[in-house]
Amino acid sequence: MLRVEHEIARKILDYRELIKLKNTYVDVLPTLISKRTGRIHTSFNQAVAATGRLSSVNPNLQNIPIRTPRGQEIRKAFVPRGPEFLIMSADYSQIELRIMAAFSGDKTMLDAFNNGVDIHTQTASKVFHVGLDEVTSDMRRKAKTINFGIIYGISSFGLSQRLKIPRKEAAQIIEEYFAGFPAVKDYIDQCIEKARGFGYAETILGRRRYLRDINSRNQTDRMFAERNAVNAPIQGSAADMLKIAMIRIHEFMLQERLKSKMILTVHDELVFDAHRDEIEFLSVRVDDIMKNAIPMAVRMETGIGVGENWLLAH
DNA sequence: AATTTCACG
DNA sequence: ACGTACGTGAAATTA
Repeated sequence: MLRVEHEIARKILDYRELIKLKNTYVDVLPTLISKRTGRIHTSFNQAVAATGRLSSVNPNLQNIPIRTPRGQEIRKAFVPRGPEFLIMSADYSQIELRIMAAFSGDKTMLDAFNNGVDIHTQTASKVFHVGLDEVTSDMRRKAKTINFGIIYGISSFGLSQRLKIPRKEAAQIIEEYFAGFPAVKDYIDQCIEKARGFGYAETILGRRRYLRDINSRNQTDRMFAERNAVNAPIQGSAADMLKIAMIRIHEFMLQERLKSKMILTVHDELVFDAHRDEIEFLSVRVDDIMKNAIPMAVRMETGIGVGENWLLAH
């Protein structure tokens, strides 16, 4: 029996969560506080991730817990430098799906974003053939999984596993998705075709990811490369956008001689140690720079939060 | 040294 | 018949 509801299974999972958080974060991070600065300093790799993302090592500050209550207690430990400062977090909302909308030019998806319609609700409406106001929370949750699948390179098997439904049902849902967003289907096919021809996929700024298995006779290798051909331009263009924004924000902060500092980047998020008196100005400028870093055929949205610690800044 | 597990986007 | 969601890093376990 694979029932997570059984007491022992729940206890094991609970124990694993606890041990993970203790061993990886609670026992380690305090030992990494610099004597000189009183802070934890990470290093960013700029040439490790195949898509052009940064990665963070020694320690990795891009995987600080947030999803569980106990994990959130750890995130709360990240605080500003002093009483005159607050943590400010600015993140892109649905950046990868927005890029998918812009690249594919899918009218329904673009309209949803440009009119402020919740994208997962929009997807649920199309896939389950109900009105936008008839989408239930369960339908929206499933649509969210589907949308992630689209970005990652979907298969009926993969979707069936994650939704815990029969494979045939998953295949049906994928069909409905492509019927509802036909330009997305065309875009995905185009990504793969281009990669077959060139031997690489590229981002909006021209960063290439070479895909040596794109024409492989080994089906598993080839299909993996095909998913990369779809995902790399999206994930990589999001990385391009955030990096452009970071450069411009850094320049602006120098020009303005701000006391605030940009202290961390987490794929679609920037974190600031922000002086209380600068927050109004800083947030407006950061928001503007992020939204306009790379103009696309879709409106970019950001979420900005401020708080006494990193958790509260969300 | 390679694999597994699990933390994040 | 096969094997299956994208990108990472760290700690523990296996070999």
